[in-house]
Amino acid sequence: MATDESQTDRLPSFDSLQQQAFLELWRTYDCLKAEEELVFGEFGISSQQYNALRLLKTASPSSLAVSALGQRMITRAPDMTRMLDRLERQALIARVRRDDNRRVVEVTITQAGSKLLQRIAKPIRACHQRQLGHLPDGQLMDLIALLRAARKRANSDSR
Amino acid sequence: MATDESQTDRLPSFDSLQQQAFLELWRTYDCLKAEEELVFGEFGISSQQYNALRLLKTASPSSLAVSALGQRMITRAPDMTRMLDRLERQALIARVRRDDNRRVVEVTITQAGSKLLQRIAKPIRACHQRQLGHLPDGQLMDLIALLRAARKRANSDSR
DNA sequence: GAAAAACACCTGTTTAAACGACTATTGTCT
DNA sequence: AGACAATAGTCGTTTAAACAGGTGTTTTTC
Repeated sequence: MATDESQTDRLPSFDSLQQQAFLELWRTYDCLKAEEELVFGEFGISSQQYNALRLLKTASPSSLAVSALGQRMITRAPDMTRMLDRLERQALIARVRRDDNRRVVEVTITQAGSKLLQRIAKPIRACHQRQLGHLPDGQLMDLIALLRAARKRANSDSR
Repeated sequence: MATDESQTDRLPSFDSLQQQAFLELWRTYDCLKAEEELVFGEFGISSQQYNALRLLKTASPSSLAVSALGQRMITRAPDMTRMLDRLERQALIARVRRDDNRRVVEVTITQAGSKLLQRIAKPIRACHQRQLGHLPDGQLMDLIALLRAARKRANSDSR
């Protein structure tokens, strides 16, 4: 209510500051993601899969139930099964049905998976360095803080 | 080289500030995008298609060649043809092959397309207001500025 | 002015995402 | 104990994304 959208002076496409912020967010994310996926592509996985492997790595040597893994994912995946299928086919993860509750399937990262993460680590950090290295640390921290603040009550669940 | 990754003390997942910033960017974008797509879904289009319609609307009453439209898109679409097929099937756009150069196809937004944009405008602005309305204008402008700066030399083409 | 290159878009095919329905297992209620 | 509901994953099908190759048109080159 505070903003008045009736005045569209020189900004041709956006009407509200919020909308403009979202568009910039989209553009920036897309820009960075594109180059990141190029790196992941060389290693035969997607950013989504990398995210899952990373979560499994931090849980390691413990395992994670499929549902627990799904909840921790950044982008909610409505089809964990087939995503894990692909990782399993590459022998990057292993699935074991739990005995005391035969409904849940525990997922662990394999040695091959850990090795892949290690090999990816340097190129992906280099990628982020290329992309964001020109920003001073202070601005990066500001950006991080603002992004967190933006998400604060964007949704009831802060995922 | 400045950061030493052998010490994994308390930060379980990120190693560099740049990587952390990217993860926050991803999380925030995903969070906001999810709710936005819910709104678009009610109107039978995707955010990508909305973006195309918006670009055609600003070009209107002129038309835009398929390639020109593709270059202006936020997320590069490697398959403009079928995306436009879907919009054409809903009669939201019209395609006309140009006579003086029969290779290019000009795309225009139809009256139905404009009407759809009008109907969407309010709900989508309300959505962004819900999501980012809690941030004061100053912080929003800071965020926008930082996102632009982040993209500045992320890629040679600032798309 | 014909052959070759460049251009703008389209199409075929493989792969993954999305939505829902389905199966198996466990918990709950009477 | 048996019926019912809830939970955890899986599977089927539709739809869209991705990559490569193909078609028609224009420009360039000799």
